[in-house]
Amino acid sequence: MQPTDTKTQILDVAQDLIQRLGVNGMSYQDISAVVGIRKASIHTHFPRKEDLVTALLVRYRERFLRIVDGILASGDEPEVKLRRYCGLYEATLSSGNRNKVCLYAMLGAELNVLNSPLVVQIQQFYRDNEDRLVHLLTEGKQRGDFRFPGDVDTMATLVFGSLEGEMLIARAHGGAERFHQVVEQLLRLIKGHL
Amino acid sequence: MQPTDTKTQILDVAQDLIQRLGVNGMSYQDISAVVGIRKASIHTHFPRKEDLVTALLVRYRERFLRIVDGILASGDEPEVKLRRYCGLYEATLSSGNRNKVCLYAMLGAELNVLNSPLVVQIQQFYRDNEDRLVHLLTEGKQRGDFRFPGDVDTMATLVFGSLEGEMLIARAHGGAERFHQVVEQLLRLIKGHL
DNA sequence: GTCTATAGCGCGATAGAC
DNA sequence: GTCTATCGCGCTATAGAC
Repeated sequence: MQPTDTKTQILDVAQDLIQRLGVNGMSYQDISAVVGIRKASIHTHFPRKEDLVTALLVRYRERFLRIVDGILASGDEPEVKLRRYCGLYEATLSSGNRNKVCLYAMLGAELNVLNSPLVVQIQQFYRDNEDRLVHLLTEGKQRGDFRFPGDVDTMATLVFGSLEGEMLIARAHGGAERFHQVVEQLLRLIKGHL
Repeated sequence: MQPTDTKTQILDVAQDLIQRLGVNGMSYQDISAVVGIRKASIHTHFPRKEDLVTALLVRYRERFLRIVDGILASGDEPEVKLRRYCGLYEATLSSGNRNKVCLYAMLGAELNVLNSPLVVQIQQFYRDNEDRLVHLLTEGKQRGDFRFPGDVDTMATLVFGSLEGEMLIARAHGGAERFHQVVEQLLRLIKGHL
């Protein structure tokens, strides 16, 4: 494991801070204290704060969708794929007992204090995920594994919003265990068995 | 309609600001600009910002649960009661095209930057709502109106988290119409009909 | 690329006159 | 109860030395 360059360290620390405290709760001072450089030096890598956040969103999106597409391309059964997809969210919430949520869930909550280029990135991430869920739910329904009422698009919307939104609520009340129960309940509803 | 006193005006404006921008996005300066007094004067009514937020949470909780308990005590069928409950969330999201979410959803997202007395109030609100949902879902299940898999407690958790969480996501992508679709989908899942 | 130093701003909060 | 004035703080961001 080779040493990480400063720019990557800044991104890593900033992401952790935003996932816990939000964009407005993250400051260059906070980052510098962890990385071990002066806050002015951060401006060398990311002149404005929005540059840093934009870079974070791009990196997060690419990593996340790469994993999701790997799940979709696997030979697993639809239920297993869906379980693995939900597992990505569970892993974030459980990571390090530090009350982290999905980067895009936190920014969604702060939507009205963000500049519009960031808003567009957020909307794109939501759309990309719902598209993947539509694909996954359609496959499961065609195979007969999934048996839920209503149309696939609406169900995908519900699943994605519930996963992202539940993270924010579970953090305050119930934590990772509550979130896991909700995921299992979602799966039961999707499978449509009493 | 008699004129509203200053203290109530401050509460009203502060609540609107928090529901749109969050606690850290709301400032005494913002409030004073709308109410029409100087920001120093607000400290007469609420010495510290936390005093203002605490008063807001108490007022919101009492109003909200009073309405919910009215719904539960009505003679409506369980499905109608649930529809009316979800309608409270829809009404907030649709109010004034100003992208408002439930006060407690916003504070849940900001959990890690709030003092612990506020955190306790948030947890209590979540618990109170989930208790009411357990009661409502149990009634519907016993009457045979509701036919969902899994236990009632878990389903109540899912419904509450989905409603609160979806608000935050729907604001960025899909808006009030998306939220309405999700509510209808939730109702289909609870009724358990294909 | 990192440092020190500082500018400029908005914030929560307080003092004291009216 | 509201006002003017001000303090002290943390923040984003920039200038210039090394």
